[in-house]
Amino acid sequence: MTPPKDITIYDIAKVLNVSPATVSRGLKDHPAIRKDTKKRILDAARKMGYQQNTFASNLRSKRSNTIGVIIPRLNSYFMSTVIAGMEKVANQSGYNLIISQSQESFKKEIVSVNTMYDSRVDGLMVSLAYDTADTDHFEVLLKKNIPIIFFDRVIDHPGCTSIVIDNKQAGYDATVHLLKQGCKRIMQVAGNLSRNVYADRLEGYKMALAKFGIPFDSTLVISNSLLSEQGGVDAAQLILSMEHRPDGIFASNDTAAVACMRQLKLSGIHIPNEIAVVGFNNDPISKVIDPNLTTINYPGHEMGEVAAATLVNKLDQKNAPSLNTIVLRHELIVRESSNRN
Amino acid sequence: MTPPKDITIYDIAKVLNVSPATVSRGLKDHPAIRKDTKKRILDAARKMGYQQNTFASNLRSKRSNTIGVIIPRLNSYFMSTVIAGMEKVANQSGYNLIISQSQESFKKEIVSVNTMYDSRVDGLMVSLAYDTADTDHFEVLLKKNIPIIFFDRVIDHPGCTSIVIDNKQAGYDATVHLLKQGCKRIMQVAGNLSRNVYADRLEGYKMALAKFGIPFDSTLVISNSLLSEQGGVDAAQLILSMEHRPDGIFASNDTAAVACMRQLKLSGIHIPNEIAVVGFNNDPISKVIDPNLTTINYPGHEMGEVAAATLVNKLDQKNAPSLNTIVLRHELIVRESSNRN
DNA sequence: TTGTAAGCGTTATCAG
DNA sequence: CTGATAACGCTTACAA
Repeated sequence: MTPPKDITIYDIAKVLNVSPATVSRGLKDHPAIRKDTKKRILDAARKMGYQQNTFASNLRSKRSNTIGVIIPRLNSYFMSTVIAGMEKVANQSGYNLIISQSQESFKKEIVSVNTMYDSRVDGLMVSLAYDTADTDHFEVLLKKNIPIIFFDRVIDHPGCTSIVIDNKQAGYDATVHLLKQGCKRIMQVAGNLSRNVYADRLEGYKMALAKFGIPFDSTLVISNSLLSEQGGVDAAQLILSMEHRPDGIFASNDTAAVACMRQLKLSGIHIPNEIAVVGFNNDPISKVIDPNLTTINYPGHEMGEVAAATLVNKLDQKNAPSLNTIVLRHELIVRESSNRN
Repeated sequence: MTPPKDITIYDIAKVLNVSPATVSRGLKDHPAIRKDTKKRILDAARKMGYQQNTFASNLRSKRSNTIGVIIPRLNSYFMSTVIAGMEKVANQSGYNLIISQSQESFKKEIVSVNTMYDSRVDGLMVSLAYDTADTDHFEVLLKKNIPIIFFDRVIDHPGCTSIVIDNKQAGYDATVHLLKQGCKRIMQVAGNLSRNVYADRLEGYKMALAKFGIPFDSTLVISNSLLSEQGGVDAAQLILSMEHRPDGIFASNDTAAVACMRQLKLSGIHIPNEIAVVGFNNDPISKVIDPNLTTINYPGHEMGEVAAATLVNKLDQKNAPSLNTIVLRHELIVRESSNRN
């Protein structure tokens, strides 16, 4: 049994005794079309079960109405809220999203970019993989004037807008908070320092120490951690093995902070009295761990909305002014893991 | 500045002095083509920076090499592992995934299905929204012989394969475990009972009670909970307000179980001694909450792989036998939240 | 093994 | 405001 043939604008044209061109216009919001013929066309289309053929349309118009999204991983609360925000804005504006995960790998990111290119996305939104080393793979798109927006893990590139929070300030806020709780030796569990987010958070940490006149001690920084559960456990084990243990931890994400806390608790360390802990992201687990984790609220949904809105704007009005960087507001949320009062 | 024109197979053909048809064949793995001409074509294509135009290709061949995925929400560990599994298999087989969230809404699910239809997906994988009431919206696809696979939250439909775990057995296992720990009054926090997963888990719960000769008490079932954090909190509040409190809880997901535990702990209830708790899904938070949550392991990654493999198989060999249901293995993971030994 | 030529369904241009 | 016509870039009978 073969499926019945698709209805095309020719079929509608024949029925209504107009030309296919008119049908095409009626289906869109073409300015030069009489209201009643448009209505007739729309009615007939509905009645006949017409579905537009996007391939033909895209082929002809050279637009896909599709926006690509490349992210390291989907499995964090932060990322899923970002995606939800993007979907909302994109769909409202008539764009579809296609999502690809780089799995934190530079190589896979390159593949993803090429897939997006092949799919002829109208624009791209990217948060970089853990070990992305350069931006050459984006050039194919940029050469064709396909706009790219970076968000969260960004890289400075002329002509591309970045959406971020002030990670330096956030790192500063987190560290100052710990210092004000009386911490003198604060460990910083950082990620790959070639990623802006982790480098900046560390930078903010250093600024806070300087402000409080505490000398920076590089043995208190764990860099290039994957900030995974394992990363948190490793950090805890390192701490437990230290002669002179830290009295505070600022971890660059909640996953690592929580895993670290669990491990420390298992060894009988009291949080926050012996070691106070601050995480980053305001992931739901931060409210599950006992004691609840102090963290930095990261506005994921808003970041998704802003990124998509910025891109759609660029797409719809080519003359839109190209901002370099948009900074969203973050917020320190103090909970029991660091509160010694 | 206008971007340079795209390279087409005509350009390559001209350069190599062959016909466009030959180029087209060379680019694919057409059987009737000389090895060396194929190599020449491939080389030229690479050198000239050729990118195939998928729109034209899809328009002509009436295939999109795209698989649609519709899920309630992206923001759970379970769903992100499912998606990862699907992506892996799909990409290996040369398919792209386009993902859409119904946000647990029947209405949005209908919109998503239509979007997928418009995008001319070759096949669809669906986990139903919370309040999906019928399957009429899928008929457009089925009428065109576009295969649909249901997973997790499924519905019986002739011709469609479902991928599930044995939720009845899992509910039975969870409840029996609680009973063996000495629980006599077990509360069941269930979801919408028109969704197979929740109805079946409740059914298993009832079977276990029957097996142990304990009469079913409908006041101990909270149905139509959203199984969200709020749902867990609500359940806890209900319990606290009860004269004759339950001594065990079987919640149909970990989110609700964890939120419920937190609330109960705040009121000084000891877990597991006063109330033992079992969740469902083996979400990472189950290992963060104190005491660690007993739960049912749900093989998300595998479910994604199997769903995609089944669909790809159907797509690639139209004659593939159509299985009705594939059942994956689950597992009870006993942790401290229910362990009274 | 390769070439020819006819579409796939739409939209843009130009003319009326 | 509408119609005729020519692409868009590719695949695929069919012919050579």
